[in-house]
Amino acid sequence: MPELPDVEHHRRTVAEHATGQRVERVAINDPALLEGTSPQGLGRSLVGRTVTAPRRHGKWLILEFDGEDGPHLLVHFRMTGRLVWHEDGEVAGDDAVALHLEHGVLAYRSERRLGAVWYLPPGTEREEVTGPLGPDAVTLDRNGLAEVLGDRRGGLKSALLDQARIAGLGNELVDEVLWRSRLHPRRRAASLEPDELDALHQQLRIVLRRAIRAGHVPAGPTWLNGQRAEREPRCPDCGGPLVRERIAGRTTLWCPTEQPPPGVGG
DNA sequence: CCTAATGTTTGTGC
DNA sequence: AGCACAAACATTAG
Repeated sequence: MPELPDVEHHRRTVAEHATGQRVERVAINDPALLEGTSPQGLGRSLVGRTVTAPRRHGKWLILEFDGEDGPHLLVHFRMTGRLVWHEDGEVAGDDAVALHLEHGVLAYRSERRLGAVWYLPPGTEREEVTGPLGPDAVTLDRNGLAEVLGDRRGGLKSALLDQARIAGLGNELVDEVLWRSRLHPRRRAASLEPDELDALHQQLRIVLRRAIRAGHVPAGPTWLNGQRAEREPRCPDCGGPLVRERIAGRTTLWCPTEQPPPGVGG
């Protein structure tokens, strides 16, 4: 579930509750979810430091600490990760990594244990952990989008999911944006006409803005995403049945009426 | 029992 | 090299 809007929600949680507070101690319940250092090493690096303004790039949350060359924590949520703020200072058993601060506890959980918290030593490049990341989807302008898709030979959906090209879009966001842009996910990425690029960029902005406001990709009656869990999903727009098939390795929903499949050549 | 699930990595093959 | 696909990762829900 966590895509860009969910990570942005977690970033705001940190900004509202944790920024400006000193780390008093760290508690590691699940060492497997702490990468790049040991529990003891994390304590040595962070205790006494103050949490500064959190940043986000794509689906990565970047926690920073004060000091000349303060260390960073890089947080990825994968399928089921999330951050929890404990005002009362109590941690739960499923809090894998917890930072005890002056007025509460910031805890990372990952139910299916796919995500993790990476310790990034001072002076280390972020890309060594995150791999190459394209521009954040929020900051991508229309020409940037054209650039990212233009030299791609493959399908539109797989291009939009490629974090090295555009950082932050996941399965739900991409299906939603393609549906609203009336573009079929199997279109060749480089085959879009200027007006199609305009529509894609405009819908991307609208969907991102609304999803960030909600803290997740909405699943209301006017959202394609609301049909994802339905046994017989229907197009919220035309009422016809949606197609559910595997595209770019992911379960994909699309409307056969509003998103015509590409013809020969893309 | 089996299958599928949000994301990413890795291996394989065209 | 670029891209697609499958499997793997760990766990739960159906």
